Amino acid sequence: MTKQRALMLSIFRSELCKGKHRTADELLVLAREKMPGISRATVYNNLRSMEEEGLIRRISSEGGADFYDSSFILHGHLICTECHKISDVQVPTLLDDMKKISGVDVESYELKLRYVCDECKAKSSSV
Amino acid sequence: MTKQRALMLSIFRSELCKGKHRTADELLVLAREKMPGISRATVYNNLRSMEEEGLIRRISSEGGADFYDSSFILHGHLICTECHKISDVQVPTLLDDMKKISGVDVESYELKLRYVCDECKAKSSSV
DNA sequence: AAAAAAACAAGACTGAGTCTAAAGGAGAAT
DNA sequence: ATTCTCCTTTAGACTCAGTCTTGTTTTTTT
Repeated sequence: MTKQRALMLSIFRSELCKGKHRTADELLVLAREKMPGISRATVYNNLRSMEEEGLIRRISSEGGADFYDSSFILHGHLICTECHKISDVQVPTLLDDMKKISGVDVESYELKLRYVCDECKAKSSSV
Repeated sequence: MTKQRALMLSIFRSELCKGKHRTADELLVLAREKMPGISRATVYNNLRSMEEEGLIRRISSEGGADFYDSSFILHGHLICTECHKISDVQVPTLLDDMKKISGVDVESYELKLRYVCDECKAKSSSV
């Protein structure tokens, strides 16, 4: 347990990440506010090991930077195809459904749902 | 409709892509076997426009190249966490479920399910 | 056939993420 | 407390997928 790693953990536990989805570079910026010299590689290394330990989740993004999620509850992501805003959605029965359908034990999942959010729907209809 | 684009379409319709998941670079190699001079940019451009037209699907991968899928039926992907083999799985009720749970009209989804396939399970238990 | 628009080729460029080599701690053993 | 060993951090080079740019070719329109 190094100072750098403790810092990363505290950032994830703080309000800075509560319910938010952060990219690695955003996390690098947040970390450097507290510890200016921290290296990019260190942030990436810790993110990877924290992900492997199951402390955080990584969600791969389409054509952009991956983002990290501190929530411990498995959930899906609603992504607006217009403004790329992300919100969470729970699908409690998904793992059970998958077991029924495919017969395999699914460990975890990543579910991205594409839709148009209310704000963007309003905007496009008013044009 | 250019020769290059026709080639791309024919590759997707052929056995080379039937039920397979190809990366852009694999598709570039396949295209160059038929048309040696075809440019990387052209392949990428055509993949993008074909995706926008809904002819193919792009699936973002974790830490590797995205892959493309020629299936027209919306489906999820079972990904073995050991050997990274991919297979398809249909979840016919997912869109309806999402509508019920979240109240929004989901246009499409990307579902990645992590599990350990039978082969890998056998291997790891025999070690 | 000429002009305009679209697509292509080649390769430079970008940016997220990884790797490497050297230096710096952290914990263990003495 | 001192030394040893090993793991972590640093800084920056590097990789690789994907995009952009410039000039050229092809297609489409008139």
